[in-house]
Amino acid sequence: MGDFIKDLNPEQQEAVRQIEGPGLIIAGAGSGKTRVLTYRIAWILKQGIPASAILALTFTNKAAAEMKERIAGLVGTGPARLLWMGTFHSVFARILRFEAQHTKYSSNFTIYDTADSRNVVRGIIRELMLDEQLYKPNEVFGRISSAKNNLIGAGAYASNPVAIEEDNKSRRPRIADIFRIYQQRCQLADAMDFDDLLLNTNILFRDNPEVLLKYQDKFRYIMVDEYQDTNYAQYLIVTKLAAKYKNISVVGDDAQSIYAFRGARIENILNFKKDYPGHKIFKLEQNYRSTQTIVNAANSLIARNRAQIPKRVWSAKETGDKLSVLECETDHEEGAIVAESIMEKKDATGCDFSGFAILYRTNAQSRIFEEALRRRGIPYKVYGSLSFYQRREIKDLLAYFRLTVNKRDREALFRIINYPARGIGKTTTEKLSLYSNEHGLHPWEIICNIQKHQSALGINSGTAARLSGFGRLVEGFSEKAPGEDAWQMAIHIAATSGILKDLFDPKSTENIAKYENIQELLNAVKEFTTGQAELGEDTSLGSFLQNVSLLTDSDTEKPDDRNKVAMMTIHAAKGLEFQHVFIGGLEEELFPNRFAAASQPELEEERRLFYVALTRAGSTAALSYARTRYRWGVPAMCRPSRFLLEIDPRFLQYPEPGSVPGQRWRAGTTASQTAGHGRQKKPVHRYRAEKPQTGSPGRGKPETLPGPVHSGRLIRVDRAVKNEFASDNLSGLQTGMLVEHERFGQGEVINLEGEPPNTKATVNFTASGQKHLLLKFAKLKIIT
DNA sequence: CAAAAGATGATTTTT
DNA sequence: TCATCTTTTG
Repeated sequence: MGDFIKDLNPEQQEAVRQIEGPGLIIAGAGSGKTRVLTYRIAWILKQGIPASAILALTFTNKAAAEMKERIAGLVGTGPARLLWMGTFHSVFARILRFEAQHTKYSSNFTIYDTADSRNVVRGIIRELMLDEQLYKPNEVFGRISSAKNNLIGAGAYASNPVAIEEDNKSRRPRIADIFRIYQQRCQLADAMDFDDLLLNTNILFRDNPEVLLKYQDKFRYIMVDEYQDTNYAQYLIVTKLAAKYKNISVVGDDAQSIYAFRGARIENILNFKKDYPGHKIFKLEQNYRSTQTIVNAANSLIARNRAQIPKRVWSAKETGDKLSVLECETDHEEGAIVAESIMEKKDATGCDFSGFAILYRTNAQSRIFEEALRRRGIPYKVYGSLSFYQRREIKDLLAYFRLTVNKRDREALFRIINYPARGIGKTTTEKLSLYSNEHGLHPWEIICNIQKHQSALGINSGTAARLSGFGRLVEGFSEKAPGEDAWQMAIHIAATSGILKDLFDPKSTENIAKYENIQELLNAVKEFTTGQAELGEDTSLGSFLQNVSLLTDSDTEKPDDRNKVAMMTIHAAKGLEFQHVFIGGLEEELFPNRFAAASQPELEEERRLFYVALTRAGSTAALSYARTRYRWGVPAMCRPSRFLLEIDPRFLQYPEPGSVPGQRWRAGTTASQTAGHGRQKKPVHRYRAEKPQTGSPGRGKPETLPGPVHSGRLIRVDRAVKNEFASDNLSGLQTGMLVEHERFGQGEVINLEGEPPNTKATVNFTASGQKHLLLKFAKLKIIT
């Protein structure tokens, strides 16, 4: 170390050097934020302050791990290990476990993920016999979650006028009851959800001033990354911890606040000046990532937002290309044009595929891009769809782990009570659940004393035997657990529970994939165990669980994804950068999203989201939109996004006749583009003009699948390959024709009614009689 | 009890 | 359209 500070520009240096007192570091996009944070920590250590006095909070494990690694590079692994650096949730989970005697939970408490929470809520709604259409579990849980993010517990909620009024308005007055029961249930299960981790930390500090004081004195130097994304619960924890010494530095960019929908408060960063009168402000305004054109375009857009910290982000890089706007007839054409543009750009610049990203507003958009890239043979990787830890088989095995460690974990218990199948059916579990609620007993206790409860439960002796068999199985695990490390236990449980056996039998390709996933989880356990052993730390299964429950997919991303085009939502792209960025679906209702368009703050958040998307780009950005897009299988007309109009037109490049990207897809184009847009008369382009269009253009066509597929999404590919019955072009279908159906076999068309795409056919099948089929769905093959 | 058919519902999601 | 959950069926 030593001279490392010379790598920094003057503003960055100032931000690094100021370690006493409150500091606000406004870090514009691409301004070297992580570097400043890591150097700053190294600098503090260099002043002789012990690593254990530094608390650095991030929002993702990935960010924490990356920073830790970089700091280790500056000051060595020894001191780096002693830093308290991690996500809010992991750091305060750790503290809550340590201070368990001051809470209502044990130090082994389980962490319920969102799916667990939703399940609990759904169960309560059913028990209360409420209408699930009205009390949608997801929405109810959303209410509970956001209340807790604002530090409103169940009791406070019930007497909160605003909450009550909102619930009355939506005719759901019993949400307060659900909330109360939910909290009771969680506590009974010795489980905290994500929000509880923050809520309970606040309660801990509120009710135990001596504990707060201890941590105030411990964490003399506090740093918070992505401060614009903190919610109220996080804000208050940080404020309390920093209250004594006020050595707090927060880093963020109000222009990149995109998580308000999850309770993040952009005000936190806007109000920092008020909260800490003696503060200093550092503005990192030089963008090292993007061309001037991209920075200026992004600036021109974000200038339309009201509440902002004034700053002037600039770039010293080359001017660069204008942002190209890609106009497409359909969403399929959009995919094809983007794929084509990627190839053109790759050929022109020599940049390999990993320099490209396709960003979109919603996950649903990924499919079409995937198809288009696959068709062109372009390798890609979709990020952040279904998380590894959300997969069923993974959750199943983890549930065994969880129950082994915490017998009160009710969600885990009911998840695996009959998996692998052991003859404990729905009736039995319902009886068990009901009985446990009525008598205030844990289901586990009932299982352990099944003879005592058998008659009251109303189950036969066979069922009782199976229940106690399950009980003994798990009991065996938890007796074994203290003497074994996580790896040995994991193997033992996977084998003994029957999960491996259930999945090993290759009934289907799906099972093979699941089996491999289980293997991967076991590998992770192994890695954890050896890692902990090397550090001389806790190798128990419980310790593994505590670590794993706060992990997400992005933390376990494997590096086999080189030289692939990245595809992800804009949210997932935050913090990343790519040479060439394609932003898809720039259409009203989609981006900005229809739910956001009505309210000013939400619209501003959408605009910030677009700002984030743009500023991911290093050299070029392309913005595409389609005039027609399939929404849930139905084509819908789209208008170009207002955001396209909000960017200063000097930075935009609309397609011109000679330079339409992907033009070779557009045979016979006589484009006459009028400047600006919103009123262009587009000539009728036909994507894949050589093929006749059906009533639903581009849909339901058999895909030709070139070669091996690189994506991890095997299931989807399987389906496409299997699907030999993709519907033919049915526009020429007439009564009297012979057709073939995948399941019904051959038959004669005896009637057709309705206009495309909703044509309904009546077919008399030889084998299965008369059926009415919607042509757009039925996979019919014309025979004669 | 498991498999198949039907119903439902669908922004974004660092933990 | 498509994944997930619920109900029906063998």
